[in-house]
Amino acid sequence: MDRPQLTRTAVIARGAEVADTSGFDSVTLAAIARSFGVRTPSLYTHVRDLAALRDGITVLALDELAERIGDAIAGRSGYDALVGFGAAHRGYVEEHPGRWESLQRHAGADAVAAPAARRIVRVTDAVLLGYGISGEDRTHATRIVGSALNGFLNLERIGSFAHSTPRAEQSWHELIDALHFVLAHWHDRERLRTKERS
Amino acid sequence: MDRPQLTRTAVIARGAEVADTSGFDSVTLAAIARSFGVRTPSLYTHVRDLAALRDGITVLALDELAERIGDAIAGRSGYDALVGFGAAHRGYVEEHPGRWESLQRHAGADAVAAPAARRIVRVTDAVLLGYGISGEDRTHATRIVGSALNGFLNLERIGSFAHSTPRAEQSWHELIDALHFVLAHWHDRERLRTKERS
DNA sequence: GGGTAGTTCCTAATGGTATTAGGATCGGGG
DNA sequence: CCCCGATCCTAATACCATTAGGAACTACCC
Repeated sequence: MDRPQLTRTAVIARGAEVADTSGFDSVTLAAIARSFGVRTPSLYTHVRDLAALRDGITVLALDELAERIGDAIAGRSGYDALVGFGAAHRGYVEEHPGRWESLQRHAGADAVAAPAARRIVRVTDAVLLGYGISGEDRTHATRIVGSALNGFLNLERIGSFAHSTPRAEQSWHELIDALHFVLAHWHDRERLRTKERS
Repeated sequence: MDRPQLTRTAVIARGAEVADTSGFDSVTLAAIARSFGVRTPSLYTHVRDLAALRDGITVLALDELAERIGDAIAGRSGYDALVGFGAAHRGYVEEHPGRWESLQRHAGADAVAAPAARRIVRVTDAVLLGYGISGEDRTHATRIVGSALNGFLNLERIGSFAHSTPRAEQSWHELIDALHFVLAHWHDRERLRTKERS
């Protein structure tokens, strides 16, 4: 009788595949057990409970995303880095929608404290340093860029852009350009705004 | 024997309360039935199934949100309208987090086709008209503004800003200002960008 | 006024989910 | 060679959604 080779890592990886295929809500211990040809309770040897499994997928996603972003902005700065940063996100959502979904929720303490979470903040900071933004402004800018990309990708994912023209693709480029515009003029924004009002 | 006064509307309203209190995932037919002092199957008289109940909450949320936005931008334009538009969203998330959550997902066809969905698009358009943006650009601008606000509010909701300073509140103002900057310079953005490069 | 039809709630039953308890089986180390 | 721990199993409990079919109440019609 050959015992299936289960592992915490394998279980979480399978969960991530299920998420990408059928949505994060379909990540269920029963489904994963079935896919391994194993009974549900057997999974409890490798994973504390369903919440831990889901948090594991979140940490996996954070890791993979951080690596992609790192690769995408390596050796680039300014606009090029921003484009790479965005493309890394968008590519990840397209290839791994379920894992991305796992990031759009309150995660458990383990996931929040994961090194990968800090890593993503760090690479984002690196992009903004290229624009000469530092101090508290960098936090604001990080949040603005993160919000815009995250929001666009989620709206696109849930189909908000599906029923109108032009294609979301074009709006994505406009979004990146708009972000570049904001970042590039971060420090003279006040001056321009004043000029506008006069 | 006094029968509880159940109604489709009442069931959905109760569902919305449950969502706001315990999260959208806690919206369950069993929980709603309990809160009415009624057995679960009794709800099927008023609601087709769980999915229909959830879609009902989504439509309710769309309606309430559209009304708030309408009130917030009435008689305003430009920056003031943008501030009101944002405040309407942010206030709604704060007061009704579960209903907001109901908007962050693939909704059923009924919900997508709801008049309220079009109404929100319309009021957003009204804000952008104040900036003199029209045609395809207005679609792009709508998506950019929607993405940024939506993304910020979701990241704030899932706690992404909770573990760093400064307070999210400040970043929110920066975000609104950045959006105003983008919208106000929508048409001379190309010129400014060129100047920047020279 | 009494029967009747429709509405609304009920109980009963099925099947899917997570989770715990405790038993069997296989491997490696004394 | 035997024991022990790891890994998987079966059995059981407790939720959940959903369907089938019965009872009671309301309103209406004759």
